[in-house]
Amino acid sequence: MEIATELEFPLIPVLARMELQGIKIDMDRLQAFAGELRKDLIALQETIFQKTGTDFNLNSPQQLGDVLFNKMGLPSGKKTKTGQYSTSEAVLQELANEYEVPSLILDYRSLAKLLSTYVEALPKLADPETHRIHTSFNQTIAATGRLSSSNPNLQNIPIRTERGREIRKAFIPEEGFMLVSADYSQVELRVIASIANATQMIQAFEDGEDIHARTAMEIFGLDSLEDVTPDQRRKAKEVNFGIPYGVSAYGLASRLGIPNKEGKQMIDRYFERFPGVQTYMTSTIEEARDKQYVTTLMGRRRYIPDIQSGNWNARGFAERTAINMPIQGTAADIIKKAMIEIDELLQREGCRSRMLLQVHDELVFEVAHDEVEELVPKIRGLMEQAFELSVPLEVEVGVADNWLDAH
DNA sequence: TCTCTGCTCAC
DNA sequence: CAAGTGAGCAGAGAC
Repeated sequence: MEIATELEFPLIPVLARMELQGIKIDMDRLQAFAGELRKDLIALQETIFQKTGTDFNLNSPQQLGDVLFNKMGLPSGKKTKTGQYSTSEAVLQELANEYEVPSLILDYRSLAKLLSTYVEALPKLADPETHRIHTSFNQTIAATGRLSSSNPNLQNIPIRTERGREIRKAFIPEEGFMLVSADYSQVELRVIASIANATQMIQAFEDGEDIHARTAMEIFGLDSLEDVTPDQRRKAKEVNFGIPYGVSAYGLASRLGIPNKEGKQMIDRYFERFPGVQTYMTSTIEEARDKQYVTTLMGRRRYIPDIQSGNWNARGFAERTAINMPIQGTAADIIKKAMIEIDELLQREGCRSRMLLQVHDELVFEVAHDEVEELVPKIRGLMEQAFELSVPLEVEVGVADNWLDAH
């Protein structure tokens, strides 16, 4: 009830304003990019048809599986649950070193995804007068307390690949405004450190250390942060991301491409160095078994009846859900509280600037030129002070004339 | 037209 | 067995 009256209900008008405001896209830029992508896709398709010696629908996993594994006789791996050959990214990646076609398919897929899901779809949804796109922020979908976004989903705009970033560049401010992006740095890890009372991790955050390097130092038994190699840091980062999801030795090893034994060693060492995290995991599962629900630090509740299931698989899934929800959900509670307070500031001060998007740990604003200087520190302050953990919350802010460069 | 499946984008 | 939360696309098949 407190989450409802103090957080969710006050958030409703905030989300309504964000949806009504919308965000402007550069339609010309997207149209030009669409032309490039179409040209490259046709060329890739031609090459693939030539190398496979057959024309087929490249977008059909079924037809693709037939061509790769029956006609060409490539070594097949996983099957899907309907008994077809899997052509998933993982499967194709496995073949990509030895064979040319799977690698070309991967290139084709990534471009086709960008074109169909974003470059062609977004302009269709823009207001023809204002060129602004209006998403729906769904408040009652995600079981952890996160928002979701639909029609279009503006929470999954590409950023990881070079050409994906082209799409972010097409999100722009209105004349006279800048886009401001403010994102919480490592918020979920800070929540874990705080909930689990992980002393070394708390110290690292207080000292402003590189948290993945610190984790590497701990799990690989090094004496100093300077001794951490890039490869050790990469592995430690994967552990830090996997822990809040209840990753197994097998899961970690397969993601890192290392032996299971090595994955197990890393996880064992992690729990040795951060015993609070292990205690958190076991006590959270125990509590969930007892009450059939788990909670965030602000009291949001998620019921997990499967935690008592006799089915090994269902119970395991429920346990990982139980571990994850308080972490993901506390982060969601924190940003929601910040949104309410920032909206209140913008309304109270009669600002022309406005909040446009929320992407789980990030808020995007359209800020009038003459309000940037005053608002940026206030936004940062409200986000960092939204909730007190036993570690500081840190927010990174960027200002630019498109979303990519603001990030 | 509707639903399911496989795949891939984000945090 | 095996990493949590979502959304949308194209293909495929039922109706």
